[in-house]
Amino acid sequence: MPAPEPTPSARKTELLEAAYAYALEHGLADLSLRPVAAAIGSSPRVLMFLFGNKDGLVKALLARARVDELALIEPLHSSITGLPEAVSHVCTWLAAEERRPLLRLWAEAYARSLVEPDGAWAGFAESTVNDWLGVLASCQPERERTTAHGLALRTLALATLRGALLDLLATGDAARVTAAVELQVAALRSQC
Amino acid sequence: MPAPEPTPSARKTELLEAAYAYALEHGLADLSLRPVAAAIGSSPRVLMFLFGNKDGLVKALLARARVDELALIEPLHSSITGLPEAVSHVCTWLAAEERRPLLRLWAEAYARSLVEPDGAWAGFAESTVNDWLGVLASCQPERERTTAHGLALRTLALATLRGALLDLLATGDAARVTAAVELQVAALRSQC
DNA sequence: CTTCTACTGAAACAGTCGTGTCAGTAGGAG
DNA sequence: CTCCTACTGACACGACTGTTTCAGTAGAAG
Repeated sequence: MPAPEPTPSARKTELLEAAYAYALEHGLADLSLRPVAAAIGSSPRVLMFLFGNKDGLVKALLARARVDELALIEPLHSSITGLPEAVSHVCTWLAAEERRPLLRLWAEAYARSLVEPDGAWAGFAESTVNDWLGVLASCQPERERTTAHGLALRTLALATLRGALLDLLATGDAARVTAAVELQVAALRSQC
Repeated sequence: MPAPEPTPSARKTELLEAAYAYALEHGLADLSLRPVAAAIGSSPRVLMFLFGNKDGLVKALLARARVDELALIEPLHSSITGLPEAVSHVCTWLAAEERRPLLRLWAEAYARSLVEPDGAWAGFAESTVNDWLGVLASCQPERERTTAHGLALRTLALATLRGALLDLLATGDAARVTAAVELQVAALRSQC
């Protein structure tokens, strides 16, 4: 039974939500219990009680961010057909200003999990790559899904989106980045 | 006179080099003076003396990494002509195992500078985007360099490389990632 | 009422952090 | 020799870290 919390308790989810909002604007890198507890009207003691230790809290926050991410890309799974359309759709989704904090958090967790493969961040980067490759695969026509060419295509699509995201987070130049991705969409349409 | 170190002093560069090697395998995120000093056979006192404070050391390490990066992409500036060739060349450069620590450090600094725009990391992400866009521009034919289409093209090329890098660092699957980038190279060749 | 569970406050633990203080030592220049 | 510059060791300061201990309190269940 690897399920420590079958029903996460109302108070726990409430505090997690508040801590998540805090993490979205302050980042996860130098998160420490006392400041976050003070900000959300709690105490380090309570966070320890509910999440076990700091790693537990960070893991919970990472999982919470993942829920946001997966919920927001789920429409792709059902409504979009074709890699080009998926890329275009995700790009406009990435470019929205209000998504910036979530995406910054994502980038932080990704980089951190590369440097420190153990601990709370373990496997974040690899699992998010697989998540997205899976989603993109489900947008491809069936004959493309299993071929090596199809795998390369969705790897390319993902790389473009990820790189565009990094550029966007650094420069905020949505126009230039969107133009670049649309170029990619056109290329994908004509080549595949 | 904004030049604090016209001649960085032999001892300083020696310790910086050792600290750089340490940072390459331990990361910058939770770097602290005492461990790094112990590892390189020095003391926190000396690091403070030579670099002013911890931020000074981190800045020096970031600058040192930038030197590595710029030195290794300089061949592009002179010998490569055409965006597709540049992308292909950089991709094989990224895929080399021995570059992994440097690239991990790069990703870490990039993400950190997004979350914490002040301090030692300030401007790292934006300046590295501009560095690379500049290099890629110098690989484009002259008529492409100034057009909006040309800007979008090199933005796309950079995004693909950056995304491929993230994928590579997370999964280590050089074959899949290289195949994807070569697809992009082909697309760039035929479209532009 | 009692009893149990869920949660909480106050304080302290040992440890690490960046930094400062005070005192040196080694080596070249005069 | 003296003097100066570059560098270094030992140690302590205050702040902050995750974590623990002890002692509760509120509310539902019996």
